[in-house]
Amino acid sequence: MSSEALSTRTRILKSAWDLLESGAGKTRMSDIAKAAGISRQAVYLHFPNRAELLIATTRYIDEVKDVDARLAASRSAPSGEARLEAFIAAWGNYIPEIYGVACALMALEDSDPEARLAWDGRMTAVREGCAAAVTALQRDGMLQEGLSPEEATDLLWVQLSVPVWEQLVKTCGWSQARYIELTTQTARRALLPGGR
Amino acid sequence: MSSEALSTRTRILKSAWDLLESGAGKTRMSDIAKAAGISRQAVYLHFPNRAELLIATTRYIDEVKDVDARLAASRSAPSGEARLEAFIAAWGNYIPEIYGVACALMALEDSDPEARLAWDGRMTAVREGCAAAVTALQRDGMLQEGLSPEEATDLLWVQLSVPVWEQLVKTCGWSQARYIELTTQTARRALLPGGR
DNA sequence: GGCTGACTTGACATTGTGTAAAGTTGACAT
DNA sequence: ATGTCAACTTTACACAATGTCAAGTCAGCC
Repeated sequence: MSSEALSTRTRILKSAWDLLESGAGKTRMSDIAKAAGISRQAVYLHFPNRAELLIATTRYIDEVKDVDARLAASRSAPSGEARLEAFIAAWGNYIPEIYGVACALMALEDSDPEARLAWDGRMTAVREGCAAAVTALQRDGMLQEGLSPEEATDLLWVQLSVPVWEQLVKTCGWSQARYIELTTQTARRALLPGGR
Repeated sequence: MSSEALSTRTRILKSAWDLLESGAGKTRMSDIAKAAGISRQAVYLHFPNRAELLIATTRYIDEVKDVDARLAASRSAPSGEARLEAFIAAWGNYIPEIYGVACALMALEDSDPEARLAWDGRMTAVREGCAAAVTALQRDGMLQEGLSPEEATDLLWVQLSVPVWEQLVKTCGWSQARYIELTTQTARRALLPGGR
C-alpha cells in the first residue's frame, strides 16, 4: 500500500479514483490534493483543470483494470449469440469499476464541452462494441426482423448505459450478478428472433 | 401570449419552464428573473432558493399538462397487457414535456438533498405505476416466470426512465413515436411469458 | 396622511475553480 | 562548494453563481 514509490502524478490519479469511488458526494480539487499529500496548487502542475484530471483518471483505471483484455473475449466469440453475451458480461462488469468517475464526468458534461467530448468518446466505443455484436447476430440470421441494425444497436447500448446500471444496482438494490443475468436475458428477448 | 394578467409567481414559473425547456444550457436565477421581467432579488421573494423554484416548476407543469388525466387511461385499462401499453404511452409521452426541468433537477440532485427528495418522489410515483401494471399482468397470468414482480417492476421502471428516453431520442435521434413503439415492444418481450 | 406589500438597487458573504507570483528545498552536475 | 533546475509550497487574487441583507421607491388603500 505504500504510495511512497509512486510518482506524484500517479498518487493524484489514485487519490482521485479512491475518493470518487468511495461515493463521498462531491470531490473537490482540494480533497484530491489532500489525499495525495500535496497542496491544491500542485495538482495544477500535473493537470490543467478538473476535467482533464477526471479524464486522465478514467484512462488510469482502464490501464490498471486492463479493459482491453476484458473486451477481447467478446471479440473472439464464435457465434453472434456468444458474442452478445460475452460483451454484456465484459462491459456490464466493468461499469462498477468506473462508476464513481463516470458520475463525476457525467455531472460535468453540461458545463465542460471537453469533458463531454471525452466521455462521449468512451460511450461511442461501447456503442461500437454493441454494433459489432449486432452485426455478428445479423450475420448468423439471429437478428429480430422489424428491427434495423441501428435500432438494435441503440437498444443494446441504452441497456448497457451507466444510468441503467445505476438505477438497477444502486437504486433498486440488484446484485451485480443478477444485473448481468437479467440484462443478458432482456437483451436476448429484445434482439433475437422469435419471442412475440 | 400576454403575460400581463399573470401573477408574478406564475410568470416566474412560466419563464423557468420556457428557459429550461428551450435547452439553452445552464439557466441561472438571473436569466429566469430577466425573462419574467423582474429583478433577480425579487425571485427570492417568491421562492427560497433555486431547488424550490425548480420543484415548483414541475408541479406547475403537472398542473398545466394535467398529468393525472394522462395516467387515468392506464388505470382503467381492462387487461394487464392493455394497462402496460397505456402506461408506457402515457408516461413515455409525458417525458418530453418535463425533460428540461428534469435535467436541471437531476443535475442538482448531488448537491441539494431536498431537490433529490423531490425528484425521487416523482420517480417513485412512476415506479408505482409500473408496479400496478406488473400486478395487473400477474393477475392475468401474463407475467414471465422466473421474474419476480419486483424485478419486473424494476425492469419496466428503468426502461421508462428519463436517461433512457434521453439517450434514445436525444442522442440516437429516435422519433418520439418510434421510441414509444420499441419501448412497448421491448417491455412486452421482457415481461410477458413466452419469448425465449 | 400614513401604512403595507411588491419590487428595486446595491453591497456583501460564500464556495469552488483556476491564475499568478515569489519563495523553499533537495538532487544533481560540474 | 556552488549553481541550477524541477517540484512543490504559500499567499493572493479573479471569477461565477447562489444566497443574504438593508435601504429605498412606488402604487393602492384605509
